[in-house]
Amino acid sequence: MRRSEIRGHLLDTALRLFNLHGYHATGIDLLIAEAGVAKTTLYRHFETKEDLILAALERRDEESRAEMRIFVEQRASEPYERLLATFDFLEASVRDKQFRGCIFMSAAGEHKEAVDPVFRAALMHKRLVLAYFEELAHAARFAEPKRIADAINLLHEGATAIAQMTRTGEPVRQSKRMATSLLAEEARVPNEPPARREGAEQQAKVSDTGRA
Amino acid sequence: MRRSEIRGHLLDTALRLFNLHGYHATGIDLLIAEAGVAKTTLYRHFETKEDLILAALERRDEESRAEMRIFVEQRASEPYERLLATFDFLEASVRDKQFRGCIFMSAAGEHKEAVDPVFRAALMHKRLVLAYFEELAHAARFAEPKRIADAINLLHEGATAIAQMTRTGEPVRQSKRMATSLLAEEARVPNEPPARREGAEQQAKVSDTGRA
DNA sequence: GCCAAACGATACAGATCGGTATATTTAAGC
DNA sequence: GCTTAAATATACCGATCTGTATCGTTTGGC
Repeated sequence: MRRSEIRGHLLDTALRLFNLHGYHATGIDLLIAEAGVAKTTLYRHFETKEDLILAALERRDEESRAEMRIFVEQRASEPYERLLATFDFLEASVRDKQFRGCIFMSAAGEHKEAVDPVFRAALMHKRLVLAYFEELAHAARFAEPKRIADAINLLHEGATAIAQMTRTGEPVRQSKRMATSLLAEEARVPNEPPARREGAEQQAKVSDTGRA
Repeated sequence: MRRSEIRGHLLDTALRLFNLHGYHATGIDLLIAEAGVAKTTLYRHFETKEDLILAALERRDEESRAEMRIFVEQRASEPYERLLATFDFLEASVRDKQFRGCIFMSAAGEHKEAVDPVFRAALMHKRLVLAYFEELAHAARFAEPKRIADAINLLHEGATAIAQMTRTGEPVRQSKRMATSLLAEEARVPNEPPARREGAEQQAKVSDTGRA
């Protein structure tokens, strides 16, 4: 293995073991054995186990959100449909044989102090996912994109939690049905995207002056 | 402390520490120090740490479901309203300063193997809670009580998961609003509660053979 | 091709883990 | 009140934990 790949390989191995056994139950000795790397090497890349956990969460955060974006954008073109497509992405994740629950929820569950860096990293991931939902809800012209995003987020988290227990994709399909009927009744802004308040005003002015 | 109280005191202390730090992070030495009990005494009551965890989960399972029943039944008399009152109970639980997430989800998150006795104990609790929702949905004469119970359950789990991160009661209030509008649109059996299927089939057979 | 940095292997440190052994004291039930 | 079971206190066990130290080997960059 080339030296430049070692860090990434360590993070991948760590993520796999954290998902399999959790954080406290994953020991350094097991990790280096699975990664096929000397202990000295591990500690050259990461000062402490906590640093390793934080780096692994950061990597997975970026990976998973990028994967969701790509999946959703290729599956649907309309923002409204994309909001629903996030559930298809979640179902695919949950139906993976290796699924044992959301690793960020597990991280927060094993590091419960709100000031714990691991907890904060998990919280940050959840905020970024919520921000993506809000971005989609905004683009779909929902009158209250924040509230819509919160609802989608709650359905995601509920489905993930239940799927962690049942180990099936059914809770996710159920949550998508709930989201479908929920979104169908929500008010949407009729025409132009409400955009940023300043932008909307400006755009309105431009079209008004240009055509009238 | 009277000897007959020691076992219960150990379980209460264990549950407090499991909620504070999690399962792996709660050591036996800390537990006996907090409980003010000798290690020999602990191991006279519980053969292993896993036995202690299982007994603690069983105790909390019975306690929490009994508390929910009492809360819900005194808060509302109609089954329909009781379904919504479960969210008020959840909000009270979540707003507790000591709330750090559902201890059953944490137990499952730290014992991910589906055959692990701890995982199975957590799963059993979730099934019993779901059964209570179904009982209420049935009594409220919903046409599809199982589906209603699943939906309520999903909203509960979603709210609990998000509240674990935000440490506020807001996700629970949001989930109750979602439940309210969801239930309002669900079909309910008008008059008598739908009789058991066997009874209906038997009745049908009798009339068929009698007339054909 | 040289040199420095990184790697691997191993041994070890000190703490903590779950659990046991022993010996003494306490208290509950007959 | 006596007996017996259960409590306490303490020392200990082997395993495992995170992290370090040592030292020989490999490799990437100039």
